[in-house]
Amino acid sequence: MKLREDWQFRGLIHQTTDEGVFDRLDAGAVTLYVGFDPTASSLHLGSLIPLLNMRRLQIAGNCPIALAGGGTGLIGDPSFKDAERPLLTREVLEENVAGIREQMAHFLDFEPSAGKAQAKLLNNADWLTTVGLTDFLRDVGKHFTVNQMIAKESVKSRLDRDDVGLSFTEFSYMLLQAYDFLRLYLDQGCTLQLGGSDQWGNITVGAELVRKAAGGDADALTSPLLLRADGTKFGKSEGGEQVWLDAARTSPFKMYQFLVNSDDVVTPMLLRYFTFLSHDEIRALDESLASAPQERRAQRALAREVVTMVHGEEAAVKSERASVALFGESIAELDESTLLEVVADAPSSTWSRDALLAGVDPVDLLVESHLAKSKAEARRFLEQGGVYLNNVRLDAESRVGIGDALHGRYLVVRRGPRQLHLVVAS
RNA sequence: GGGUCAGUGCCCGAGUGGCCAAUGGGAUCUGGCUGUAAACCAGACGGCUUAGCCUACGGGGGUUCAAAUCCCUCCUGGCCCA
Repeated sequence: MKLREDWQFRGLIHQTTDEGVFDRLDAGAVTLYVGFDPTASSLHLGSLIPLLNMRRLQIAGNCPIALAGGGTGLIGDPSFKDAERPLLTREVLEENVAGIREQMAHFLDFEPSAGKAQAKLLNNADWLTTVGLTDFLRDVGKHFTVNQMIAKESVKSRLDRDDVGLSFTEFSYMLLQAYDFLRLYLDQGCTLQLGGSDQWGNITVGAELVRKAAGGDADALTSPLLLRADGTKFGKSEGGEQVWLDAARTSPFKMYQFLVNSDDVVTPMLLRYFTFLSHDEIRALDESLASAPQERRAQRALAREVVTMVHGEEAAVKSERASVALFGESIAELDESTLLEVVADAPSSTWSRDALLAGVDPVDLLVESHLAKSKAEARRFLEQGGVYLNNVRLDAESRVGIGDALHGRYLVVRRGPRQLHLVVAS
């Protein structure tokens, strides 16, 4: 299938400088790049989109370059942000880049296999930290007028505000990104940059620089930004936490839960962005979403696909099984090994048998297990009926004792619909 | 460097000496209804040894019986001038 057709079906195209890029991508051997923000040592669910896009293109025979913004990360992109963001130190950035490198290897083929569509990971700190200021101003700066730079939507929105300013550092950001494109064009033969729609302005500045400074031809291709149904940013789970790709930060089960809970309205889009399911499969899931939404087949397929890609099939199967058990009937009837599998990803703590024998105040239980930040909050949850012991609602007056333990030693404490904690008696 | 305006709880934003743990909105959280959805409805939303007390309105100091509110100073930011 033609790439253009596939990308259109998936809604991955927002803007492009030249419709012809798809013909070239189909032919293969195009070198393209995507920038990544090394603001953390792990990628998150949102950054999976450009990563998967690169993978799609690599499969078609093109060479993707993931460019870690180790140098631009020292500056900070002002695009559509409300305020200047904190600068990261060089050491932290390097650590982050190393972490990201590892995760990307799951999706992109970095191995040199007979010159065939090898992916690369580069770091723009390599050239941005060494380029001289006067050289930079002469070779890059002279190609742009401040007039056109302040006309960019990303900058204008900041200039129009009367409570914050825009530092020169941030203002310069687009030139640095443009310089990246030029360097990659000259050194790697890179002729295409992908990004989210918020990057359009920055990317076109780069393409322009390639044309002016090197007489080359370079293009931009942007994808729509992924938003939730209410228009806010996608990718935050319970309590506003990021959903990370790193299993140590976000367990596979949590990721599965996050995806299986997707709103009906965005699920079709998520299936297109985040999976490699065929068009027919996706259409069938769209259909089930309309005719039998209560079965939530689309959400389950989405969760299974993504968790499998990120953490492997075993993790996906376990998460699925745990979900069924946890949100199904009484967990008191589960045998010990199934129970442990269900709560495998939940944080746990160990309590002495003696303490449980004496009976524990639910308030203390909640605070100790970090399900409540303070005693006041714990009391509130109890008053509001939001606390469950072994899936049974717990009230403030009751005492939790060893008699409540499943299989003589496990207490499954839940706050709200899905914040879990396992207490083990020792 | 000078002038000027501003800095309030997660965010926006009222409050201009006591009635202020601080109006309102948003976000969030819990419950209800559901499909582990959306929408909607209800409640909560600094902490504690909870009829009371403690900590908070950029930092520090002061005036006062009493300050988010007045004074001094420092820090941060916007705008204007040099």
